[in-house]
Amino acid sequence: MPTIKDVAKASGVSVATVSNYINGKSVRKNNEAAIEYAINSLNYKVDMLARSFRTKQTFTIGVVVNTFYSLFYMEVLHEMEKHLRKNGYCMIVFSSDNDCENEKQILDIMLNKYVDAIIVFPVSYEKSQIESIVHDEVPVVLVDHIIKNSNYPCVVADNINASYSVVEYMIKNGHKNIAVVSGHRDASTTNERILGYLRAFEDYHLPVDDSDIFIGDYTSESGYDLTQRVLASPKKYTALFVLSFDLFLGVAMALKEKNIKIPDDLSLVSFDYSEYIDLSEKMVTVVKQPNKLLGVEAAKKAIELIMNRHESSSNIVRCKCEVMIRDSVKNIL
Amino acid sequence: MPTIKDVAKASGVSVATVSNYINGKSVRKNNEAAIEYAINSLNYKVDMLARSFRTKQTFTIGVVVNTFYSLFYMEVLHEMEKHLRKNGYCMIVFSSDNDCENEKQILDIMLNKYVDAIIVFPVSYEKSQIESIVHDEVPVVLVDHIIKNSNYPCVVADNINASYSVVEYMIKNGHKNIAVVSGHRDASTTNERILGYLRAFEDYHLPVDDSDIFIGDYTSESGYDLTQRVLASPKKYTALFVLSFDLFLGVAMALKEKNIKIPDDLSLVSFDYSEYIDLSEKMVTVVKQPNKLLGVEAAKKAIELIMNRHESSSNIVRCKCEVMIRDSVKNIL
DNA sequence: TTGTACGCGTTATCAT
DNA sequence: ATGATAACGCGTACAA
Repeated sequence: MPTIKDVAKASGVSVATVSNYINGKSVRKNNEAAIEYAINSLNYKVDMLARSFRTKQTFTIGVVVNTFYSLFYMEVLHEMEKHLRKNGYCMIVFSSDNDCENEKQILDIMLNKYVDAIIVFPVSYEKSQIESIVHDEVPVVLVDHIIKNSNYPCVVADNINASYSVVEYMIKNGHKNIAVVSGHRDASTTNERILGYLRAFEDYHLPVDDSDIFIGDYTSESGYDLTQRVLASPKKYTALFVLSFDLFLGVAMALKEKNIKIPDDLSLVSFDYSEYIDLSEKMVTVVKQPNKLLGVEAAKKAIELIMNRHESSSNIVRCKCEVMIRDSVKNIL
Repeated sequence: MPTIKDVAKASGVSVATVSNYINGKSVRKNNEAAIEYAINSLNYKVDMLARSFRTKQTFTIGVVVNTFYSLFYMEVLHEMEKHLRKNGYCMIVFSSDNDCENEKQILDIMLNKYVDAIIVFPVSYEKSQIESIVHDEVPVVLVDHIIKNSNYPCVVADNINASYSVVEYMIKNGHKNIAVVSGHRDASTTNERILGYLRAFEDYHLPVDDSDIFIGDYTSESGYDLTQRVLASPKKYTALFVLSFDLFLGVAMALKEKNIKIPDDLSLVSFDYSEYIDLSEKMVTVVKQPNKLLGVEAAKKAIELIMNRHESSSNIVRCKCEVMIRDSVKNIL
């Protein structure tokens, strides 16, 4: 592999000049041509490792997801990678498996690898362990979850409004007893979705009860179990509001087992549209998260922070969800 | 950040000794203790960038998938990442978006980044562009598709046998007219699945017709279109053999639209089990690919090649599929 | 525009 | 056998 020295020798200038040329600084016209020629004929390429060693810039962005095993990350990562590569960055990806210890370890690895920025789908919702590890060595962008008291910029879906409007839609169709099938509430995303639900009830002067919110975790097993509990409840619910697609899977299984028909026996609304949900017998009314946008915006934010370190404005980018009204809510007025 | 020099100074030995200690070479006992102490009290960490610069080893493995937007890669990547990290490697991931030009560009980037190995889900099936770019600079592992005349080791599902046995199952249930809903045939995976189908028909002395194989691409739209064509065909098929989950999605839509009941009106078997397929009304008989195993085996192979460069045995690892017999094939005997 | 110190861990060479 | 010293890798940045 030819080095910058070879290029300098071949083109009769110093390495500094070649370096300047490569990095877009002004160089004497005839030198420019000579260097260009030398680079081409030697087929010289900048050794990224050497450059990184010197500059501590790797053009690599570290990403921590909670799991790969989810449609959500699939879409987000797809767009993120595309956007990053278009801008000359690579993506180095880890899965925390929803484990704080893993997250910690991964952050350490990434710092040690000198990633230029870190994009995290945080596991740790409450007090951020992220800050205590990363300090200010590297810009951090949070995605999907907001961490309390954190100063990092954050890209999230507009959960409150989406939740509000889809619940409002149910209310307008006469539903007053809506059970929420939810994951753990300490996640900001969950909380916001529940908040939207509560606000809609408030605004329509309907009573809400904490026991209407069935809390599990974001797995299909949990969705299955919670549905059993909803159905066994003394209160008769006319509708279910499911807060994620994984939960929905379990809900669908449970309903199928009990031969409960949507929307005749029970109305149903879920979060997380994907093509897969259309396998259900009825087209389910569903909130489509802006997954692709989340990916792109997080990537943009990361690059922006790399370019412009001082602008550490802890701003929140909210991406709008789309409510897809379909056939799973019965008008019971 | 403390450097190896600081550690050497603090422990009263030379940098070479510290380096030896770090890299597991034998060091005098008392020096060992002193170095260990210095490392801990200074909180010294090896600068990976400096080490990589010198050794050209990055402990990073480059992965090229065709897309993130698929359940298949989701599972594969999940396991791959876990296994790699457990072994001290990072995963840098790109999506070729099924585009040869992208693949080429990505390979270039990875070489330039000095990845220690490359794991590719190849786009280019026929003549490999991979060899002409990578040469022998870095070990390469192919996953999911075999490239003709390629010397790279390869990790694939045992498509032929899986296909054979599930088709055999259909035949034993009396089906002689089975339409195949397939993606592009130039992919080795597709070809093998079709081969299994053909062999089963041969072994049972049943006639096969090329026109029974409906070729599209691996998208739900294609599945939808192909199903229309199958149904419009003059030949009356009693069963459908769908070669991927994405195709299946489209197939399911088309059948739902036409109100065709599984398995009473038509029997159905698909490739690619995932929990999501259970949203279908009937439990579909399906081939479960060993996705997780593919991920792990590819990771293992890559690490093995890194450790042991000369062993360039172009071997093929075949991972067994599981046939999940469920309720979507009617016995018509 | 250029000479050169620099970053930092590794390794070859030489010394003990 | 261990350890010390210095060269090395390669692009960058600063002073000249």
